[in-house]
Amino acid sequence: MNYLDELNPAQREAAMHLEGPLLIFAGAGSGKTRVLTYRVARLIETGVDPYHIIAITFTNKAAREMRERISAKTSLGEQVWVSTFHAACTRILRREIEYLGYKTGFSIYDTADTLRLIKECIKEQNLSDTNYPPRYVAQVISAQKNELISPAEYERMVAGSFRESNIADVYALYQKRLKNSNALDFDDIIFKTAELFAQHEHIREKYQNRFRYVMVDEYQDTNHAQYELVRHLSGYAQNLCVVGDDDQSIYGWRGADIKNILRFEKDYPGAKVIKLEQNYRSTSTILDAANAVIIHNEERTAKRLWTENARGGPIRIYTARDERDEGYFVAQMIARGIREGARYSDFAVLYRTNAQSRAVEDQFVTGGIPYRIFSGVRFYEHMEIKDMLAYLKAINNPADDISHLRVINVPKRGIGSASIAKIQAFAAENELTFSQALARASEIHDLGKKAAPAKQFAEYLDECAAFSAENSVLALIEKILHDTDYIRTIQDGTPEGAEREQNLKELLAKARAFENESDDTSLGKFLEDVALVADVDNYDENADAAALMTLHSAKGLEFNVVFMVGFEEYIFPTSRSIDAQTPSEMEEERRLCYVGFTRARRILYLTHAISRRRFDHIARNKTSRFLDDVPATCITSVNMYGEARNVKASGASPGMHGRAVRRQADDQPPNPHKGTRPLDPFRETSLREVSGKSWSIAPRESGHRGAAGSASAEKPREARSFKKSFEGGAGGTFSKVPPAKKTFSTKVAPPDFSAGDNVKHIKYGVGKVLEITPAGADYEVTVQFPGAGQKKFMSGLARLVRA
DNA sequence: GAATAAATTGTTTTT
DNA sequence: CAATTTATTC
Repeated sequence: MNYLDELNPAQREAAMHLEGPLLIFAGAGSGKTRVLTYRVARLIETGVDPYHIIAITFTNKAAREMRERISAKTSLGEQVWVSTFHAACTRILRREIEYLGYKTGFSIYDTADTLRLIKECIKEQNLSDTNYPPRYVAQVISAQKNELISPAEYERMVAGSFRESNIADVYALYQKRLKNSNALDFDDIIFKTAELFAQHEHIREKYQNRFRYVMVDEYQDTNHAQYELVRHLSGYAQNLCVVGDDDQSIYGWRGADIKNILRFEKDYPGAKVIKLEQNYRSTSTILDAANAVIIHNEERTAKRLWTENARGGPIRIYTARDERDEGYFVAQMIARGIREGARYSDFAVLYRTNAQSRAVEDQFVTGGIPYRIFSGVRFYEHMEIKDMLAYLKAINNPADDISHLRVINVPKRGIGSASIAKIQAFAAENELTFSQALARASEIHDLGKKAAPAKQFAEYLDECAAFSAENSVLALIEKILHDTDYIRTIQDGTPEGAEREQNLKELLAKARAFENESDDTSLGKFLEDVALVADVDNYDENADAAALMTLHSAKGLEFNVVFMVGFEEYIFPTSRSIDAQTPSEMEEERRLCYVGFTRARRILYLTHAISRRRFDHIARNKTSRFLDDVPATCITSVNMYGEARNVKASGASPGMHGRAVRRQADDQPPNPHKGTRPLDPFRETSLREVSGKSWSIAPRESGHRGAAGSASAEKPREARSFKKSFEGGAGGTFSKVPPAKKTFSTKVAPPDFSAGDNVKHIKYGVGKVLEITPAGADYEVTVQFPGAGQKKFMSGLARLVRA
């Protein structure tokens, strides 16, 4: 119980409030996860069986984080259900879905499967996909499901409107096809669980009794379906604890409704409301900037985050020539931090869209900076992986038409679109699934010669199903790869082909890990894991690497140094939000900016490019409007070396920058390097901040030490990653030469090795130096690695050491 | 009819 | 610029 000393009064009050509804308004960095973790520990300590506790999050990353922290706090913590909405609902549905007329082995359709099925339905309704773009229709249907509106209800709602009625027809057909395929889409997972609870009282009571203590993280992101679900779950005991921050609501486009959190007190009379407004994470400068941005939003509850933390250095603005220069700048800043003793995991690069990661990645690869990319091109969305998974899904669920369709001609079996259409027509006529139609292919007239391979395919899947009953998932995948000679079909001699093969190997590794780690090793469970986790797990948890991710993915995380790249109009805020007629979209962008700023503990960089390649032309964007909201006293422009612009290296120049430096000096201990290196004070400051032994931010007055905490305890474990990217991918991109002729003010020291020497690289191991050529102020080093071939590095960035 | 080559089109964000 | 849709060849 002494651990309660580590909480501030508000935090403690929240952690000790165990019975009855509880709403925690938790500002960014206010120790929210800490409170939840302690609260669970407290519940268990007072005798609550962990079996009765459920904690629901939105992302897998958040779930993993919380699970680890709960387990670390209390030994019984592992018995607590900590999972995403989707994972929790899937688990419930596996047991109970037969009450809704589905079978327990249902498939989960991802976005691509969903789109494909919707396309078919549009066609089947004789609608043109130009008048009814599948993506749009998908979005409309998704929106209805998020509002718990069934096809029949939607039909009624839009009666009279020609266009919407047609969409309603598609919705109805789509839902029918899903059910016939025994499949659920992502939205159904929530929708059907809510429906289950609404329609079946005894099921609802069963789970209400099971989950007597319900906690929901990021409550501001719940949509209506999730809201209803939570109401059902917590309906009896009312031991519901929700945590959220309306300023961090960034999923409006997915149906999230801020009103859910704002009306909590009405929904749950007698609810205790606690506000956590003290931030323990960021410097006050960063917090001031974040507050200055978010204050422009109309739709928010009045509050202001405050901190006792030191002021810290100014926010650094870098104006890049283009996106390559931008990436290079980031790489260079990280490399410098590393040389001063920081770890790669201290750094994160955040961007608005996944596409932006590329330019940064390229520069990281050339610079030899290890990185992990979170939810970029997702592993399970690769063509070859989806193909294999479609085989598995077809085997696991014979009714799954979409998966059958995907692989019937992969590899080529001579069954083209015409033959497929005939089989589908036959299936429709006789009310068969696609797979049943295949088995009776010989009855389909004018299928002719194609009947044989069709039937063969059906028989092959049966064989696999029989095999699967006796063997592991791993063995099954190996069998399919072998039988179909799939790997040969994807090997086209290009680097992409090699990459695909590598991805398949990784899938095998994933299956192997699944067998070792999961207690239920069935094919169905494997597919479920895969469907609900977008990224492949990182096998090297301890690898030290910089993080690359979208602003959305970054929510809930924190880093010592954050780079927000692409801080430009039409990128962030996105062009869509600028064009939108309603202000609410722009408000959401603003909240996203607030989320981004508040990820940073010590140093925040905002970078933008003068010109940037977008589609096929070059765009010149103004700096983001959000930059205008940040007080001038909080920011400073830096040049490509990270030095404050227009400030002499002595730091003695007057004006805003000079003041900032002196202020800085008051807050920070003396610089050990002082006098030994003629560096710019900002840079010196930043280096020391980044390289200090303890990352804790010293409070100006004695505060709550625990919560300010040592960062090693607070630091989020990078839950998932994309190993392939970390490995850097094959060939090609490595030979890229960094942006031409940068002249360093202080020239990089020549490498302490020469051609012929062996050097060690952080990723590729030991290799032989072939050539060293001066490149601007740096040196380009060509190294031959036994494993990875020939690579080029910039000496100043890549940490090559003599071996 | 199927496989391949050419043309076109579109980019938020996640489960 | 990549991924999907449409035109052309086999």
